[in-house]
Amino acid sequence: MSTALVLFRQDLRLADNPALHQAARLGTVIPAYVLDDAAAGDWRMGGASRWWLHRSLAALDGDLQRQGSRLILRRGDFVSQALDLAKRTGANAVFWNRHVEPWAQRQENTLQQTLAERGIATDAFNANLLFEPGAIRTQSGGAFSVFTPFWRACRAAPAPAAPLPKPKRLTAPDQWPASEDLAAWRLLPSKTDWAGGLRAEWQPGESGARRRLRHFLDEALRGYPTARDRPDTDGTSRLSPHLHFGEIGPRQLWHAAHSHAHAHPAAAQAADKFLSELGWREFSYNILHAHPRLPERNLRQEFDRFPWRRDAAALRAWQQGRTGYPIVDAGMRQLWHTGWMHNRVRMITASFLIKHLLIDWRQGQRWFWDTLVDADLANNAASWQWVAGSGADAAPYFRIFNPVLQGQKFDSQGEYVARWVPELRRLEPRFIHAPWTASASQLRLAGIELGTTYPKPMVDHAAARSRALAAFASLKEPAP
DNA sequence: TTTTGAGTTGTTCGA
DNA sequence: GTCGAACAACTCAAA
Repeated sequence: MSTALVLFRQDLRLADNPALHQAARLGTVIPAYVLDDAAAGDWRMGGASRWWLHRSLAALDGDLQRQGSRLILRRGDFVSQALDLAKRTGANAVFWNRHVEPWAQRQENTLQQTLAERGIATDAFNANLLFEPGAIRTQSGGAFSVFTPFWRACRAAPAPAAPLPKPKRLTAPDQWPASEDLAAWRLLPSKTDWAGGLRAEWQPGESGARRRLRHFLDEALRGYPTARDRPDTDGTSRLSPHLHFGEIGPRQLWHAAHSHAHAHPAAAQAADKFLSELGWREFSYNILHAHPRLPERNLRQEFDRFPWRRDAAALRAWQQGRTGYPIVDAGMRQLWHTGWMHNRVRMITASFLIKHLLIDWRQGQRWFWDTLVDADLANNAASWQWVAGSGADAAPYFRIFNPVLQGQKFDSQGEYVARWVPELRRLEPRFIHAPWTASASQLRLAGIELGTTYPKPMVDHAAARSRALAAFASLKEPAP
């Protein structure tokens, strides 16, 4: 019989958890989570993520207790906390599922070496990705930087293993090591309670993730290819925060989608589309693995010369949803209120910050990092660079979203705007995405006074568009 | 080595 | 109102 310490990382679940599965198979299990803010440096979890983490750890502890176990909590240096726990419990093995962000990989390498020197067995597994970063390569052995061939190669590779079951029982030690108190970590908002909208929207934890998946498969998968683009409908999976924290794993989604498609052949194409979105997640991790500085540095170096504007007031207006463009403001307010923003609207708001306001994508990335419950280093960095045009397989410079057209196309009745920008609720749908085009009497009738109850557009679209095109054109001029 | 086909998510303009 | 072309080449990945 062995005693194994299981270090939970971004895998806060019991099912399809290879590290936990291995430990349970071998003997006594000590489940633990170490919060190491210092190691994450600039990328320590933001406010919304910390709220989620609290809830998810509480849920995991509850799930473990139902198996006769529990979760030990520690804060501080990951390696020394793990060593201390191993020593106190007499563990002869330490298992974990890899956390593949660059800073976490350095941490795990150190831990692995340190434990090996002390004669403690270690094993690290993949639970977070369908294909581990670097596993899928071009024929010449390089990293893919275009999505389509990358995903084609993924699908040609051997399919990800079937998900592991939840361990039937977890053997507890005779004595538990001391655990810290989750409440004392102060992950929840302290001064003002801004999490009301998050509580209403989300159920963090493995059972919440399963419920969300079941709901998605039953209700939304069939219409996914087109409905996913509409912020006015519930057409996306909303699994991103659950995936980020590992409350559900990509292998589970892969197999769930495949077996759903098998049972409902009409949904096969939709299942493929859904899986390709998982493919984008894989792609982002693959890029981050090949370019660890992705969150800080333009992938395309000519963007180092981009004439970004420093404009704190404009950044603030964007963050607070006061740009005067309803679809942009609706998205930013949905983000602030619920910790999540619809994917289509993420593109529109990001494009607006970068191209209409010419504000550095890193400023937007930072705001999303702090406010998203699904804030994910790889996805966030790769997606912001994609919108900016500085990234892999990036949007062409001339793709500048027109926030009015985007609103009219994907929120045609203005329901999304009406929900998140209630001061425009009484405006007719044909004006709701461009209130300044409504007549004075229509505005009065809707109770709107532009510039007072709702802002006038902070920039003119046509002018901002030509300014952005000029800024992008300047990248092609020879360096000074 | 060279060649070839292709590349998530758009907008505007003019016929 | 609808449709096709222009917008800029450039780089990737494979043959």
